[in-house]
Amino acid sequence: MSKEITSRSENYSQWYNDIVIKAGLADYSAVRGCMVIKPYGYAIWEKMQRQLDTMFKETGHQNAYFPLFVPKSFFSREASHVEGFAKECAVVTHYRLKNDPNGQGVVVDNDAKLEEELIVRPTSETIIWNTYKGWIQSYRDLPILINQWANVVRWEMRTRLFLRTAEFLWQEGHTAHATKEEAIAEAEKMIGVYADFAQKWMAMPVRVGRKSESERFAGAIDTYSIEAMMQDGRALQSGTSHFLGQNFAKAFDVKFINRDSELDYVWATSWGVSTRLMGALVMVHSDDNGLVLPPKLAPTQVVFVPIYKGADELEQISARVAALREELHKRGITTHYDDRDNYKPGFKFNEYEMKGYPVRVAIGARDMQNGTAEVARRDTLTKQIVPQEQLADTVAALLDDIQQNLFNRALEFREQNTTVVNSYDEFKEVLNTKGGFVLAHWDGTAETEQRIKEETKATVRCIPFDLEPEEGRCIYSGKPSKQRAIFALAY
RNA sequence: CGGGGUGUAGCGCAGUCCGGUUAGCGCGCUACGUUCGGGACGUAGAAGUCGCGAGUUCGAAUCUCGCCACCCCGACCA
Repeated sequence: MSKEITSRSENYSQWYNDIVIKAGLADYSAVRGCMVIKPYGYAIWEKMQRQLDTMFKETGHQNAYFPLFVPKSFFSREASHVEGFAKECAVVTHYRLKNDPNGQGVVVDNDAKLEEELIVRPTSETIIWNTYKGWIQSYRDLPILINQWANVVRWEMRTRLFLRTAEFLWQEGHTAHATKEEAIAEAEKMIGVYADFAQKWMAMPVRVGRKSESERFAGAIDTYSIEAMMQDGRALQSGTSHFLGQNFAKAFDVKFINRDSELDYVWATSWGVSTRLMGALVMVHSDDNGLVLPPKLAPTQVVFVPIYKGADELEQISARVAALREELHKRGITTHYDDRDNYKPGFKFNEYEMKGYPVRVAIGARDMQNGTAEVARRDTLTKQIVPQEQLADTVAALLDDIQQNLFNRALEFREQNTTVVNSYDEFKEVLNTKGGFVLAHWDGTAETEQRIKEETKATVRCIPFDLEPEEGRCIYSGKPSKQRAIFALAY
């Protein structure tokens, strides 16, 4: 199998697929639209999971688990919710197979038809709110701050590895509150947690903001999102947090006695990030040599490659490497020693570049004589010769530097590809030539957004929180506008 | 769901138009040897219901019909 990958500029989608498959993150499976996450890809997901879980616990949340199946009747209680998901649901109708009486194989046993069909959850609001009904009677039972790690199924027409698969892994937070203010604060807090995670751990800059009405979650009053820019200038919605108001409480009749002894409906939020973040990680940092991982999420941060002639040399180098690795482990740095004898160093160099290991250390006979090592960094593909006694210090500093550099690089790219425009002509011009995020005044109506989408394919990604209010006129309708929105082509 | 394309060894492909020895090539794999500072080389070897089913024919990877699967571009999509 060739390790060659398509170049980014030639075909961005192909480049992305090549990296995901050839770096060993995931592959297509026998099931249409579903993927197999391979051990290396899963190891990265586990690191993400662990950190996110820690952040959820730090903000007072607990984990729980709810069923995969949702009775059809539950699902139809909230009108806009069902409208949003109905077209992409997998439905269980039978519970038994039998041998085909006419030949080989099995067929569905028609005698085993379910009284009520079960929907494979596309998200868990309905089953969870049906459960919360039994848990909540008084304001003293609130808030409920729960997170679930789970898989969900959305029968998408067209899928892409990690970015949109029929089944995907995610976490979904579902909280219940006594007041509107508290629920809004929770939704805002959690989008902040996601932004922190994206920027500090994934080294991926994000814009945080509010979704437009038409991009809002089905059943939400307000949706907040983090939006990242991929290297082709397209936007990727990387995490969402929803203020659900009392919609689900009303649909599932979840009432409580408040402090004033009045009966009221509970206020809700939900928030989630998925394995789509893996796709974001690939698309934001990688290059034509393969995957580039931020040190904080790399399953292995440093790989050692020996360069030797004969068993004697290898033995000496191995002993030296063992000592050096020990020093790195004491600092919490993860390492791997690749002493496979059937591959030459050059092959290994390319392989670890493809897999995105942040730092590579090569040690050969020359280094053994000089007491040095060759240290290469993945982000810039540069090399330096370092005295072995300084290796641990150098590598520790280098890992921090790579983490920071990846963030800076992605931020600079985003800034360079963010354009402020003041007319529709300018808007179209920018989208057609340079792409990226376009900041433009918009009258806030769904009609205008729809027209712009039909004419340019660009959508409102979010109305960013950190943008100062500014009087202006909608680039499309000319109506007054108080703030700019981010428009972009999106995944 | 519309348009286009592809199914031949683990992976990537040629052969199909115009039917004809034992179905090839590259990578990978196995064994041995030589190599090893940026994708090594030699020798020997293993590995295929040519997507599935029917038909035409002395003879089908190749022609005909039907089916299935996947990929790409759209439409759709927290």
